[in-house]
Amino acid sequence: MAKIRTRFAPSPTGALHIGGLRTALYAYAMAKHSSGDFILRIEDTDKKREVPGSKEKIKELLTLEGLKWDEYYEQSKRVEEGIYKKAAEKLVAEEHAFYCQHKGRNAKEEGYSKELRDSCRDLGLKEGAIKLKVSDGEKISFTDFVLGKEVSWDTSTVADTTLLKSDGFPTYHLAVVVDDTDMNVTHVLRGHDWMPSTPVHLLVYKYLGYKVPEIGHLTDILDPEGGKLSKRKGSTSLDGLLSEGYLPEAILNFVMLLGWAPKDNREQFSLAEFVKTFDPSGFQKSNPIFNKEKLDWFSGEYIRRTQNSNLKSQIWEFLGKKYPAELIEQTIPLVKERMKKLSDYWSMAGFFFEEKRPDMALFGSDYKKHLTSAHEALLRIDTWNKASIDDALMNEVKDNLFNTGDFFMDLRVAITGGKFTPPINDSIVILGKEETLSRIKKII
RNA sequence: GGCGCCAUCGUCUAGUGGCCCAGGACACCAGGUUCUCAUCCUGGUAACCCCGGUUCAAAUCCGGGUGGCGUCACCA
Repeated sequence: MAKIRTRFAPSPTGALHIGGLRTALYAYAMAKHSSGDFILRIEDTDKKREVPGSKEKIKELLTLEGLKWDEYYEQSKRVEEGIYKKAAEKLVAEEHAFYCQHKGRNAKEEGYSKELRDSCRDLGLKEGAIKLKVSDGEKISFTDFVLGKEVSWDTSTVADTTLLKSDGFPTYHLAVVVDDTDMNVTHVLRGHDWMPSTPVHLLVYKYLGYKVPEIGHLTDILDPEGGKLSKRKGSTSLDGLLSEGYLPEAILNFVMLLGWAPKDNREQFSLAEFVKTFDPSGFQKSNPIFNKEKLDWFSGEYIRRTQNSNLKSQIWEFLGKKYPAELIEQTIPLVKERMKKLSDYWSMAGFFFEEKRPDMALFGSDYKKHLTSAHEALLRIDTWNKASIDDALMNEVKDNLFNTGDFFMDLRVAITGGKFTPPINDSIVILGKEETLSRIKKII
């Protein structure tokens, strides 16, 4: 099988979103499945929109997710080499492009027309921006490897598009073609929002005499409320998801299935397994909706299968490194199967670190009897372990004819401050005799 | 509005003319395990957008509707 070369080409204009992560993942998987190379190319030709630090953030997050790139480029550095300008001028010389000095208008504005956009085509200007001179009445097409079908346009519907800005920087349309050709990219994988500009690229390839790579357009991930997933609606940036406490591997696994599915419908994949299984025929054609409940499930699954010591480190870091790692590790077995996110740890096990004052309304009517009895029984215990605590407490329930559930619930609330908690006796073992008795006493 | 893409349970999807009165997963509901919650186990509700056509046979092929999404900058 021929080696596939792919690239992920984000612009450093903000946070990396799950859509971007997905594009990177698929591109990575395609390349690696064929033992080929994955390229990271930062498209920073619009200096006005560049957000400081986002370049580094992108690299950090891709690394966190295990998407290692084999080559790295920054487009702005290539501008200095003059390659884009040269290509654009070549097109002008061959009459496939022309200089233009007026700016296009937004199609939503009144009076917009393609003709207006193209109107400086025959002015014979010698400077300004360079626009593509699109021929009329020609059919231009390509076969999309995601859709698995040919897509075509009549060039009469394609506008003369700017290729080189007057500041000498290329627009995306020129830069992708030149870069993908230079970098020997064999498969271009990008968002579906790029589909409408594909005929422009096709024409540039043709006029420049370059070989057109395989091109595929991924589905757009939709917001549950409708429309393309946006930054505003919920936190869908990778960074945001991470700070909510989702595990990186869970996010990656979740994203794998947002637009791709294997024949056997298997759902759980490590990155290595995904690369091995990956097959472009599994690409989905219709837009998926970002469904957080499924992410929650994936995250819970990953937490349950993470080694305790590893989970301990992640929780410790998530909580700001301020709580004793040893106590975290000790309590993990009690909460592990209850957690979906790292943030759940604190809400379920926080009482081990800080005493929580219970809402008195949570107690049953016999709570004083229950707690007094429990206090006495626990006080008598010399060897503080699970077996002796179980015995002591159960005997207390039997001797006093307490309702088992009510008894333990009152104890639970007194110790933890809540009704939904890890097993109470196990918790007491870890909490220790002194702290346990002290908490019960305060309520009585 | 022009151009383009898409259309199976609420959601992610399997399905490439008969094996499908449509299978799996999440979510949801019911039951079991359990001192709570959760985990785990069992069972259940729930879908082929509409209308025509082709065919002995269509979720699958074709046409037309309708709907959703994207895009139309010297932004990517």
